[in-house]
Amino acid sequence: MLDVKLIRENPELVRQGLLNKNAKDIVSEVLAVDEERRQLILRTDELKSKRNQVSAKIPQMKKAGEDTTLLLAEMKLVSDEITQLDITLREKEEVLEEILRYTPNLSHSSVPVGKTAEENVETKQWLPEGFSFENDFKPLDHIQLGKKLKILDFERGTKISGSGFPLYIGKGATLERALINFMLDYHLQHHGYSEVMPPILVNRESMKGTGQIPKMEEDMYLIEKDGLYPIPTAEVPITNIHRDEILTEKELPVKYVGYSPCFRREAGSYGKDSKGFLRVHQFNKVEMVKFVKPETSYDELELLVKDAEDILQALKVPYRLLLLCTGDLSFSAAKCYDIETWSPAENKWLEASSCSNFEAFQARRANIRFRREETKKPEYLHTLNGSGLATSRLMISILENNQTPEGKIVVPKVLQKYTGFEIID
RNA sequence: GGAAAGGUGCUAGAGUGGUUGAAUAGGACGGUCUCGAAAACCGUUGUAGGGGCAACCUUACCGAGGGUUCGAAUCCCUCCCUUUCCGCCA
Repeated sequence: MLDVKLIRENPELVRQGLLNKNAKDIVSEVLAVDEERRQLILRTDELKSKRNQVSAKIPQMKKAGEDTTLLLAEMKLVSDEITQLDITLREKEEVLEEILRYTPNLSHSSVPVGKTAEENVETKQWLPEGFSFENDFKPLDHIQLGKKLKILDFERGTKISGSGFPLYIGKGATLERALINFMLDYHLQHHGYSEVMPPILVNRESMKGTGQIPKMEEDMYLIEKDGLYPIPTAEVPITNIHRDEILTEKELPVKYVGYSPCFRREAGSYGKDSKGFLRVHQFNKVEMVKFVKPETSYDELELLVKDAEDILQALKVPYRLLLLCTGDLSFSAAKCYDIETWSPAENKWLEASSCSNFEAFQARRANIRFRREETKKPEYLHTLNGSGLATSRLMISILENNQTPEGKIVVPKVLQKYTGFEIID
């Protein structure tokens, strides 16, 4: 959520920022409603103040034996007026809230201006030793490999639940679990995160806090009977750990890493890039979330990206880094890097991680603050999160990049102690 | 699922219609004392909105939302949550 004060004080800045993000210009509307709102507050506060004064006087008058009938009648009218004005005021506030909830975050000045994904900027490419984009043999894709080696069974997954619910079998299941454990351990041992295992069903407030609702509501599963949402990412429960809290300056940065399954309806995205693991309703992800002081958040973003990269380098998976342009940034993000891993069979890059700085956008929504020792005043902190990483897309790259001409899979060295086997055949 | 109790400030815990933003205790912070510390004593210790250059003024908030009233933490209604006991169960 954007700060109304920012809009009030820097309308042109906000206007340009929204334009860069391909978003609707709501500045004039917000300013108008905000002005009305403040006028109403002025008015009601004055009346309430009067009411409070008179109400304090009444018991004294009664004690002195004075007649209060007239005064009571008069105050009744004042109270009625307050009730009416309060209703109008609340309507204005709801309008304002509604506009702001649907308005995306502004991007950081270091983000390239652009309309679509075409204008994202590749900032880095990392290829393992001996890697080549040219193949000596025609690589099988992950679906063919999964079927041949009996490690992935998309048909039966469909039978059990529907399309987009992958079933891992045998060494495939073990490999998946190994990958999750490896990533968690790596972040814990090398990057200083604390592990969390969050609830997978969350309430509406939590979904609002991180910005999935109301804008992305259609893409979320909902268990209506209990009003609970299966999480689309562990970002939701983990960020909401500190909802409505004031942290101390000393404890920042707070860094969490957690594994969870993720559920996405992917409404309306059928057809394109939807086979196998490319687009699924349920997948596994290790997520990193940070709560940091505002002045450090962009340094923390670079570190966050590095944390994700370390995993890929350890696994020897070829990847590249994209700095998203303003138009391709997600709703809540101020700056974001995507990490894409290479799929030799698809012959293209696949997004496996997204690392974002939300600045105070989520913190304002979820009311997460910290108290500076110097000023003693509560202040919104900055939140960041990044996948570290999502397993399904990563699994595509691992399977395809480690296949032998015979169609076997060599398990990456760092995973072998987790799997207990070195080869899948 | 059945029954009961309860939700108040950083915490514990009073308060059942009128200077109560809220007693008291603990914690934290500052001070006195001390070579230093402890103890003791004194003081400070909410958040948000609005107005003002500022000192400051003002409004709201005692789980959430409604209602009664000139006036609600206190009375009434609805909802949510927590705890305990019973049942069921991984």
